Amino acid sequence: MERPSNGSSSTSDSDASSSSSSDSASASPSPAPEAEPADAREEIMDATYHVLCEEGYAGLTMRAIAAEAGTSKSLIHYHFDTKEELLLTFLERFLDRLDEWLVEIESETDDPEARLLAFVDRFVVQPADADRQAFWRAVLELRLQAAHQEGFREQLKANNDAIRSALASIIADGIEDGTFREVDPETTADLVLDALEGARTRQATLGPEEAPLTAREAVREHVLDDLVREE
Amino acid sequence: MERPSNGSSSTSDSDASSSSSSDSASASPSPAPEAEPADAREEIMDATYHVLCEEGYAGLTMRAIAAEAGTSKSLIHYHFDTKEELLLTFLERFLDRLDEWLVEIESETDDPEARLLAFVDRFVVQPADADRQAFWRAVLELRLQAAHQEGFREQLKANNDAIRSALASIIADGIEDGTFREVDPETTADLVLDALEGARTRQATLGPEEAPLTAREAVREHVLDDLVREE
Amino acid sequence: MERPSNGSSSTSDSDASSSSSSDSASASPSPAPEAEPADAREEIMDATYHVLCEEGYAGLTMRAIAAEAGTSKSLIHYHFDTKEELLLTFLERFLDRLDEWLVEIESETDDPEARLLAFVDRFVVQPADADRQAFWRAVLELRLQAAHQEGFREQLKANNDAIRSALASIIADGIEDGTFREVDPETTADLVLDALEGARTRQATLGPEEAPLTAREAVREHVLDDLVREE
Amino acid sequence: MERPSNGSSSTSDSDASSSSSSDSASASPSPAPEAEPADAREEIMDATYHVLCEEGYAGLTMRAIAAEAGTSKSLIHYHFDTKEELLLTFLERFLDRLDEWLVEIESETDDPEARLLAFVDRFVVQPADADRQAFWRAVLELRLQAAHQEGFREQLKANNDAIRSALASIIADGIEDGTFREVDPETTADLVLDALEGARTRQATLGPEEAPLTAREAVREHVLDDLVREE
DNA sequence: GATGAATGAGCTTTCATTCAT
DNA sequence: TATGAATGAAAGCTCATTCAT
Repeated sequence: MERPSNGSSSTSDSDASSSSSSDSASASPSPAPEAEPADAREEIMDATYHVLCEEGYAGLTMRAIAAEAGTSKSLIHYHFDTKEELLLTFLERFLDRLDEWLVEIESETDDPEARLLAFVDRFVVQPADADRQAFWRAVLELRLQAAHQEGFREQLKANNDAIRSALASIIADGIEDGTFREVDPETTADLVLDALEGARTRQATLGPEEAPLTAREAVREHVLDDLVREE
Repeated sequence: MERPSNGSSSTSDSDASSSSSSDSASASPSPAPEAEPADAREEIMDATYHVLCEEGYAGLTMRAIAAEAGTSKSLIHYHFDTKEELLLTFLERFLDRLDEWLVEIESETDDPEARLLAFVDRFVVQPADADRQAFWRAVLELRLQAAHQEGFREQLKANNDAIRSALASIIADGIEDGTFREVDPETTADLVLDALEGARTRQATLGPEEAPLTAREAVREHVLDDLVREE
Repeated sequence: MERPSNGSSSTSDSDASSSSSSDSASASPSPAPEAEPADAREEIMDATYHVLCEEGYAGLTMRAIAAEAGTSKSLIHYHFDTKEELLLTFLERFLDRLDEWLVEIESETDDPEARLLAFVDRFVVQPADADRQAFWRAVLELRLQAAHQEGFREQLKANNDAIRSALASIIADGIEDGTFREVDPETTADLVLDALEGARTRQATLGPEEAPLTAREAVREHVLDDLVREE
Repeated sequence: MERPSNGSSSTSDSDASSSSSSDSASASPSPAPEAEPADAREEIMDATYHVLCEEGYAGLTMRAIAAEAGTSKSLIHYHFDTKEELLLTFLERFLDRLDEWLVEIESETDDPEARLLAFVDRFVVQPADADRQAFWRAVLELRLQAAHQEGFREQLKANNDAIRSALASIIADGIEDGTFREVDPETTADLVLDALEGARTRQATLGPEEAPLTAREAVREHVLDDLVREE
């Protein structure tokens, strides 16, 4: 076989300390935060990430990626048969990071209220963090494109379901232990997720303003407070 | 299909001068519902709308627009110097329609609760309405692009502010007349708008499912019920 | 409509005198012997012909054709959507020329024997005529490619049938008027055509040598003499 | 299918050393009928043959050959510096097989008439034998390309001369022993060879039809019958 | 106003080839 | 021998745009 297979790297990511930046834990779900060249595929993913942030989806050409990665277009095609395959792989990795987030949140605290807020904080971008903003916008563009492709929608859907379930069970846990009043966990989860997505979109289209912060406040005020109120 | 592609809508359109005709109430915010060609610019806007719905943003080429409009690319360039200008104009018109909606909502009822729900209904797309879904997705792509362009962001922001103000004042009215409990109208408005935007995004990326409907329910349950509750 | 339709030029080709070269009558069936630019499509056909002769099928790239025609690749794609369409059009014209040849031969003489020889002379290339040799080789390559394309084979077949019928009826005429002895006209026609094709192939692969001339002699000796012999 | 793609032909191949095994008599002139890999070059030749048959000349890429051979492109380049060299080597082998055929024919019978027919049968492809048809077409494309290369023409010419001589001396033998009437053996040989080549070309461009069979009949009727007739 | 013709930049992709191991 | 990784050149094609009429 001449071209490397798609095998998922089995190396653990727990030794994040080797990453030179301490923020990697709660940082952006960029698929490639490694510093050293590691392997070519990784470098290409890296470059894809950077181009996506800096030029947007429209500027995400093979040429730009190759230039950013410091290689040739041909090499990219050597590792990823088509651009589509490249983008799908990229998106896959991104979604995988999101999954990892869910685990992290659950391992941080047991308090449902704290968990819910932690959840919100993860999916909201600080106004100052221009990079991560650009990334979320780019990923949104990417998802919009990917949605056209039959077969990738399922992946998006599966990922969305995973996130939703995670949030819903946080809420369900809160209900069970009496912290929250009785609501439909899934409906509430949808509301929160939609609000966060909407806030990010607002930020992507209107600028870095405080959009997601107000979203956080709104969720706290209207959802959290509502959940914990005495009926 | 929402708008006959060949003009000649069966209902009388002779009173086209009064652009705020009541039939537009539940219609899509398409920028070009006129029946007779009016002028060329209008026809081009029309074609843009159709191509956007049918082919998505990626398929929105000058060639496609010209073909749909039944004219030549040259003529489009005669009316709009660049593609950018064309799209910006198109987006402008779209935003203007949204403004008109706001007026309509306010003239329909005085009850704050009803107004708020009417608001939500406008900005939510029925699962069955494939055309309008495609349109919202396309407009989202469009806004994402436009956001790159310094100077257009202000317009998007102004429009967003207008919508937000409208919703906020509906809420403020409700507070004033005692229907709603005391909350910050703007924060609440943001939450609602974000939730709707997020729901539409979910729909655009995951499929026509019931996304926006659950959003509606969630808003009703968590926001409205919360607003009207006895403290 | 933006792109010119495929309409066959209705202008007569009988005024070949305006062509500056007198050999155009029995010359190569090149699809574009016109001197003045005429129309762009024609110029492209012209360039295709020249590139094909000079570089062979392998060198027949859009770039080369554009360079030869002194235009841009884009323009070629403006007139012919794909390279395939271009080549097919080119081949079509070539086949049309062959058809015209058949008519010409029939109008030149009534004598079956002379006709048969005229026929052979048309489809044989003089060793000195390097251009026409290159062309026949190129056309052979072209036909080999076109044969892969379902739907074009029919055209090749139709053309082959036309030529075969023409030759067969020359022979049949000869039989009828007693010039030739009784043979199956179609079998004989096939033999002659195959021999000519084979000779051209020999020339194309082995060099300009006298291949087709010996073929002519062989046909005369083994076919013609055989046909006119007293049984 | 003519040659098992996975080696292990059911008949014993142990005497592979005597490459002129009699089973090759009616086989295709494929340059690589050996069963066990022998050496790498052989396997590459083998793969070339298969790709050529299945994909045609246009699909004969180094990648395809490597894939078919189950090795890497690099290895092919190790054995053959350039693609050109590879193809030329391949063509050489093919021509060598043709030479072997000539010997075989001569050893089969002494009767000039039978020999001539055997000759024709070898160089004609049965309509049902799709594989060998594809191969002949591919070889024709190959020869057309090779002809461009100064220095290889000589090889083609030498081979052609060998075949022609063989056929001519069959005819000459026939004349000598009184079976055939007095003709110029070389001219007659050319006619027969051209007719066969032409028929194969017709088959390659127009389809598997009965082209070569009619060619056989025509040769028998117009050449053989003519040769043996009483003057 | 309106058109067809023409262009140049750039796109994704493929190919034969090379090089370090 | 044998390979995977990498490359530069070139391929066909699309796009927004311009220009003469």
